[in-house]
Amino acid sequence: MGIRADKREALRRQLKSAARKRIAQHGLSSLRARDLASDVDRPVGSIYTAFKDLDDLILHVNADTMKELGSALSSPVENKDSKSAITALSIGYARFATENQNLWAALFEHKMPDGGPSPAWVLNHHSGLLDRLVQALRMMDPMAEPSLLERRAKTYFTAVHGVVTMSLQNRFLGVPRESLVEEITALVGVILAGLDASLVKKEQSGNGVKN
Amino acid sequence: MGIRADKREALRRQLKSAARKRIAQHGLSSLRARDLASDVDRPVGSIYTAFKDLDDLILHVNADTMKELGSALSSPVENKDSKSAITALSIGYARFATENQNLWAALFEHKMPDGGPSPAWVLNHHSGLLDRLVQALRMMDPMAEPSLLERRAKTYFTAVHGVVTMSLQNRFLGVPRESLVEEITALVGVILAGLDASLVKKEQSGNGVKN
DNA sequence: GAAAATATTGAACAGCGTTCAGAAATTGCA
DNA sequence: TGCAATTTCTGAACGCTGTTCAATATTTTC
Repeated sequence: MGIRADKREALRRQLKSAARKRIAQHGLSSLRARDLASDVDRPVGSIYTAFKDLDDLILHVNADTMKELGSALSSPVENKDSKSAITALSIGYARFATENQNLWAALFEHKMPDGGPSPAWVLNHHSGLLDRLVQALRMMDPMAEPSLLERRAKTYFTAVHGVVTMSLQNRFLGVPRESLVEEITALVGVILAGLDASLVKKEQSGNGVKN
Repeated sequence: MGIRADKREALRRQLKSAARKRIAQHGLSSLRARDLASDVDRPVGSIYTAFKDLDDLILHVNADTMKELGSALSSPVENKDSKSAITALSIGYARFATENQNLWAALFEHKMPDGGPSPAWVLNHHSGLLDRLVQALRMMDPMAEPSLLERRAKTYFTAVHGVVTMSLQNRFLGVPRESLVEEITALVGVILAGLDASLVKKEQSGNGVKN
């Protein structure tokens, strides 16, 4: 049918790929419309025939990054007890962030236009990060309120996220890059030990379930 | 002596105050040089007689915010056992961030020119946040390596920081604003319980010290 | 008080994302 | 196929940034 629609689709792919490369190499903040245009050898205006604006293009790049994060985290979760799953998820997150620094940082640097679906929502939708965390936490404490479990999953995830972010971005407040995985392991270990301790307490007065 | 030096100092104070007000009300990202100039009823160029550039001005606003954070955290630390001190420090941090959202966010949104002393370094210097955390952790485990203690302090601080940041900035991944203090309390509680558990283990094989 | 030294000023500049009148290409119809 | 109608593409121009610097105004010096 539309030979123009095909060209539009090709342009979208080219632009996304060029934007991804530039973000990966030099960071989101130094992405320029004119640079992208010259990357794909087209005039500036052509960007706006393929995407609403640069924000829209970045949103698409970010969606891809989120899917890749989902893949990077998908293998280790199955066939493990809850605690190993949570640890593997956390370390996997730290590793992905370290190995894809700029692309990963773009997920959070990017301010959304507003109204539209939050990239964070898409993050969970595509990576299933929070869902998997909730699932593992539920296995540790099956009687817990679902809404509380979801809230706690967010708390633990954002805690790990904070350590990762500051380690990669803040030389002084964050832990040194080379000990990031060690520190994440320690943090998650302490949290899981603490959870265990309070679950044992609960078990003593009432009935709880193990693992 | 210099009546010009006095005027320069007055202008610096006016600009800092205007910038602070604008950041507090509308966020760092909507701070404009021309707006500031008209706030203090002077031409745009005058900003550059008082400060090197806008970054420099923002650095000064941020330094004040850090000192205020330091004050907000100074009272609760003394006269408490280590665990209460750590909890109070964390909740105090979350409260300060909540009550001064935009000014606090500016501390981390602002990218520094480079070379100069990191705002994060200044943060610790003026607020003593990490130092106090290290101190409390050392009381819990006096035999621990100082360098490990400092690293763990960074880990726990950035964990709390992450929960706070995401709660205030990310509607979907962060915990709801109204349960932030509750979640910080829970997180710190679980971490402290986990630390206790591992310290008890250490005590069993070797000699440790209590509190 | 006038000349020399210094500071202030705001129009102008460079760089940004985005737009839109005119040019080019595609489509529709005889 | 030929030509008009329609659609799409293009890049100079727009509006908004932070920052500069020749011209102007002020202060200092003797």
